[in-house]
Amino acid sequence: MTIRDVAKVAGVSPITVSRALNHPELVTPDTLERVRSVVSRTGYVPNEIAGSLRSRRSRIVAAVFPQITNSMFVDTIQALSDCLRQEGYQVLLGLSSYEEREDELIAGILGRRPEGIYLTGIGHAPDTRRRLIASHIPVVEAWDLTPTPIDMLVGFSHEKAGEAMARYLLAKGHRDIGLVWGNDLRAGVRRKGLLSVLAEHGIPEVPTGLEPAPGMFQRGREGLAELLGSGARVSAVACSSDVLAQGVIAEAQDRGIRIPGDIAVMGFGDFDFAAHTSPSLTTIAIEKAMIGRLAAQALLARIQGKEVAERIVDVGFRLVERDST
Amino acid sequence: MTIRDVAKVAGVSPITVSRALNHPELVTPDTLERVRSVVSRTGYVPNEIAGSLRSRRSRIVAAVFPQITNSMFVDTIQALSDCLRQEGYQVLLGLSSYEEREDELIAGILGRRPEGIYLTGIGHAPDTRRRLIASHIPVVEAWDLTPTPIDMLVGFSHEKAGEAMARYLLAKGHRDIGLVWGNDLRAGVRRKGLLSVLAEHGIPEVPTGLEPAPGMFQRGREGLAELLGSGARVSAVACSSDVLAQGVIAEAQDRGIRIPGDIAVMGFGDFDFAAHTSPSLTTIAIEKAMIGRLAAQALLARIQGKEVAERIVDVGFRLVERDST
DNA sequence: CGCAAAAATGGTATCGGTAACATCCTTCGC
DNA sequence: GCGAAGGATGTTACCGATACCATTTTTGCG
Repeated sequence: MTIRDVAKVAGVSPITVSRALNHPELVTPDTLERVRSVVSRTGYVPNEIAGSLRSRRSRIVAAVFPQITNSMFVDTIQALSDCLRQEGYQVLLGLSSYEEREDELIAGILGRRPEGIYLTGIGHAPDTRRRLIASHIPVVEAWDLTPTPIDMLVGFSHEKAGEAMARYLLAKGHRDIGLVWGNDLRAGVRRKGLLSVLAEHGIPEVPTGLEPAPGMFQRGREGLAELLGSGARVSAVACSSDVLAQGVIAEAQDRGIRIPGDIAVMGFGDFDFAAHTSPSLTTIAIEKAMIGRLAAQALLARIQGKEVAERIVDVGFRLVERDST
Repeated sequence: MTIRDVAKVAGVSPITVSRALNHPELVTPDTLERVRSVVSRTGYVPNEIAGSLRSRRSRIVAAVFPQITNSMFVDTIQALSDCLRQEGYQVLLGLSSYEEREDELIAGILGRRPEGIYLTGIGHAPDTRRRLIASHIPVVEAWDLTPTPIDMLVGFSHEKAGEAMARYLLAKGHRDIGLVWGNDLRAGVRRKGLLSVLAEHGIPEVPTGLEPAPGMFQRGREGLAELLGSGARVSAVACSSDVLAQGVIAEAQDRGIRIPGDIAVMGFGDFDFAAHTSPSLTTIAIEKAMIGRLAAQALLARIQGKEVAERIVDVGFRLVERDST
């Protein structure tokens, strides 16, 4: 079943069928009706591959994430996908697995000629960067901040987020601060910010339970156990994610440690449970869905040839104080 | 930059370039080297759209999920994507949003001529079903069971899972059983199984807190509040997901209700936290990643023309008894 | 060394749409 | 009633790869 078959049955030329389907306003109501009836009767499905080749418009946007299990990105994916679909774009999903396979992955993606590319983070191989720039495809990097993005960017400063966590805990009077921290890229930057503020305040040594990325509940338990086992004095524990924090709290409660009485706990991400646990969780809230929405809008704008005024959008973050600190 | 440009520079014909890239074993090491050097120097990226059109092989597999926020499907997506990528396939992600937009979504997807389609669940519009069958594209439905799948199927019986939950709680001596339940399709089937067993045992009335899909932490709290507020006597609460169960437990603990002493709580899904909360959560474990892996393998096998012996794979489920019951 | 078989390479057509331009048919104003 | 303008439809070529078959080159062996 090709457009030619449909055309023959409907008694028009192939291009008229094409128009009836893609630009119905250019076609007489009469022929439109005729074409549509043939299409629905025959179950004809236009081959978008052929269309894409000729029109040089793939109607595909690629989205690359390190991984999606136990991660903060699902809300972003959902929002991104919803926005793009509304405009007739489909999402090609790439999961780069936190390993260094992003390279190959993006190489493969570029062959598909997507009209836009969403990337998680700003840490890409120089080669990848070059390739992306050379491709002239609109790119949005997200979930991080840099003055020199590949193209566009929607994110926030992890360094500042880490600093905010430190300042908050200091303001609460804590000086014996321990970390339970995942080891992914962006968490590392938050940690750096956090440590730098602590250092400024004369706290150079910070006991840390480092966990493989990304934060899982059980890792939080192990992290706290590790901290306590090390003999370090700890009056507050900062975590690189709410999930870790939840694990820390569970472990503390099992050990009869009161929160926030004995130890204050702070998370990151403002997952949907954070407001509702006991105690509710002090955390850093990120507009996860907003990032996806803004990224989609930025890509769509550029695809439609509009110049995007703000190539860098800082969505910021919000420290949400709750009962765990 | 097209294959012709590369060919010209390398001093060979376009087809030789094509072979060098896709079937290097058919080409002299010498020419292979020459072509590769030109490719890497020029940054040529083959246009897969053109290749797909001619070869009728899109190297794309589409995957449709109702949604991914707060859902059990992320592990499945991850496994599916990883397996497919290993074989050179890319994943076109479709999120149908639990609303009835699956139809359009799949229509759009078919135009891309994917070589395989993964669908979540077995409830599809008759029209969609027809279209999929007519397309002759391998299809795997997953996360559910039916004797009459569109094509292939990897899942388990939600009805039996519900029954198992009921039997387990009955065996534990509970007769005052309340539900906190999400209202998505598959949860509904589990509920049906559960209620039927209870009815068999002379328990026709089961107080239920129904929550909008899918289970979220806060909904669990509200669900328990609702149950208790209704005045019904409840010695056990069954939940349609571990996340809801976690909310139920949190609410109970806040109210000074001991678990499992006063009320037993049971979840579904065996999320990664289920084993590590306090008390740890009795639940139904599903091999989420395995579903993705098997689905990918089934699709790949069919794509490679192998006949799949077992078109229906029941991955079953496992009732995991822990401390919450 | 000569010939058959196999390996390597090339020429041409084609996948199924749409861009670009051409043509035909209305409509409308004077 | 006629010409201009605009709307509807058609013709042709082309997007950039690869399938298919033909041709050339190399290899192996008596």
